Amino acid sequence: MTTPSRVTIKDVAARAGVSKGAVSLAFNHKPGLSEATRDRIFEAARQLGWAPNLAARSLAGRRVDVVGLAICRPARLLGLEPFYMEFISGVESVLTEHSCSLLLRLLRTVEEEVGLLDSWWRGKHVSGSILVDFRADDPRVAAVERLGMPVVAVGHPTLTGGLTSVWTDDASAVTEAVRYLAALGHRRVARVGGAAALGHTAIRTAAFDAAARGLELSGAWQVATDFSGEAGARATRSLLSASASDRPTAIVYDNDIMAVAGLSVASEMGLSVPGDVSLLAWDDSQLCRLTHPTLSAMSHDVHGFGAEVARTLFGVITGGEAGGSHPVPTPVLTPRGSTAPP
Amino acid sequence: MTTPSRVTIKDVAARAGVSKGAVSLAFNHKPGLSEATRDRIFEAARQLGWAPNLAARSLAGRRVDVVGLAICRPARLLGLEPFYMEFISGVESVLTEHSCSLLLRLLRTVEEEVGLLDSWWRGKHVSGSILVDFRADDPRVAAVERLGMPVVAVGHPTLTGGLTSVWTDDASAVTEAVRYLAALGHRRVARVGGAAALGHTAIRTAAFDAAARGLELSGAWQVATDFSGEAGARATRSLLSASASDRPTAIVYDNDIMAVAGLSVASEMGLSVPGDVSLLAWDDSQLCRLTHPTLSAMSHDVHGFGAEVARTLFGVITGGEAGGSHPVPTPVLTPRGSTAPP
DNA sequence: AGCCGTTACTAAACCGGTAAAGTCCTTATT
DNA sequence: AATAAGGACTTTACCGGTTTAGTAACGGCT
Repeated sequence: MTTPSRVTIKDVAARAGVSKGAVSLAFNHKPGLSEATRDRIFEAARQLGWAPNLAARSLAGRRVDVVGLAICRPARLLGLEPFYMEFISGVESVLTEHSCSLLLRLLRTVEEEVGLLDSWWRGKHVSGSILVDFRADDPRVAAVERLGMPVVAVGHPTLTGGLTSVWTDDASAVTEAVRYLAALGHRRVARVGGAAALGHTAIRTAAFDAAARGLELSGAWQVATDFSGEAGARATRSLLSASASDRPTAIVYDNDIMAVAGLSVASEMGLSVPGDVSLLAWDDSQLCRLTHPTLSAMSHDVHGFGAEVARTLFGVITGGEAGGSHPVPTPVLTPRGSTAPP
Repeated sequence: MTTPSRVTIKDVAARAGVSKGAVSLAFNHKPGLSEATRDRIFEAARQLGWAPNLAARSLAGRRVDVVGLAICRPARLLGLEPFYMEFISGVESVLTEHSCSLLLRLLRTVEEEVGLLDSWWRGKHVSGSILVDFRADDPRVAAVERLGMPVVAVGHPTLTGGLTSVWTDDASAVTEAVRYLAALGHRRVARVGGAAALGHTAIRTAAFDAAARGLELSGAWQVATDFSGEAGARATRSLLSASASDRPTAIVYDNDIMAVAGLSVASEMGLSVPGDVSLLAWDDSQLCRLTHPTLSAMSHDVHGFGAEVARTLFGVITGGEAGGSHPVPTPVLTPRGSTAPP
């Protein structure tokens, strides 16, 4: 089996009857070539099936058509979380238009991630990166500023320092959720939150507190979990095991997996949804429409969110304008079958 | 903001008082250096925080620490499918041990994928690739053989030609599923399958046919879908809308999303599960344990599957031994609350 | 002493591109 | 007619490693 002889820029140049430099100019759409020559070069490249070698190109100083995404959460948890895959598919949909690839890496700690970003950037593996899951005083902010690496931070500006950020207004969304439940007549409301270490969880927790106080609810519980269905089930079980007059009549979940788990726990405990307890999910993947009753949810377009992040990143990479704050639409309440007056 | 001065092999060499060549030898663990020099070099590198530049290294002929994965399915569908994210996290868990990254690309057609693999390989972007979702006469087989690119094909050997393959025995699993339902007493069984174009769907379809014939079931339906929850719901609705004496008493689904959708359709139609109809899911993500009743499923360790694929790929890349066939454990039946005698 | 074979290392030639500087040929300007 | 100003390319110097060929020093052997 003969490996096809690697075709290089030199071969293309020879076939088009020009120098390597000319081919380079043509392929980078730079001025200084006549239309005719340009066409001849592209034709030669097409015939030989040539595409520039990334390694060489990046060595020689140009940017690469790769952006990085590092996620640090336990790998097994990611499997189920519909959010990330949908987010990634949104990112990809924009990257694809630019023939750009995504370098994906799952790791355990933020410190590891800082090291990775460093080596990605110094090694010119990526021309920019997407940062997610911010926590308070996140070390990545300083790290990428020191490196001068183009990034887009997914998270509220208060968490992402001077970095360009794309974010959803979690606080407003939580407030809307609580107001809605209160408007239905609920006075005892609980929230099954995500991982406590994450910045957006803290924001939601604070907003929930404020909303509960503002509406003078008689009962307001909050539990932190790890986003897994099991944790959601556990939390729900413990919330609902109080006596009927003490337990919450409505529960808000931080993602839809936990809401689905909660729904199943309610039915396992013989409680009807929404008769005995109302449930409200978050993120609203397809899942919420597949249960019975269907789940009311704070829904937002995660795919579009990912796409917006990718677009913003391209802006930062090419334009270099860092530091902006790009809010995407706040999740809106989509009432379905799992919420009703108590 | 000063970009940190890039430190190169030359700096390390200077600091250790040797030539670049010596540093290269040391870092590639090649013979020809004294212990003392080797230590001095490593110490110098440590002090300067130097790591070899991947681009330069790959240009100069060595392999890259990146493997590719291209998936061609509509991006939006991937979002929900727990399978892929779990698969990817399994792959990552092994890659991470080798400080290797995953280059992910979502695209629309196999033809696009062939082009992508070509440019990945010729441009030395990756040192190997994972191929998924095989169909009959898949053009990728010939393409990667022509390129001489190390790959691992995820799919049955009959689909993947001479490529090294990792696969689950779908036929046996389908047979077991049908046998189990028949043993419970079901005579009218249906299967809501995946995308008809995919090879493994065809294999399952044939196996289901054979099993149904072998067990002389009185009714056996099969429907092809696109793996989405909506499609699963639609298929279920149409299967269950026949009169009680004609409709299937058990339904097997090709993934768990569709099974969850089916469960909700049954309850929407006032049918009890498993009283009126038994449901059997596939893949068995956490989701199956979160519904009520819990879903019986053909379960396999998708995370481990991904890990095995990655391990095999490393074998092909380093060992060069291509062409093997690596079966991973056949999915096993995990009975839960959604299956019972009719 | 003279020769050979190792060992430990250096010098220089790539790898396949990019980018800055240089060359040559037209065309417009004074 | 002499000169300046572009346009269209070519030359050439890198980028940061790997690798091959080459060299100096040293020890063993006849």
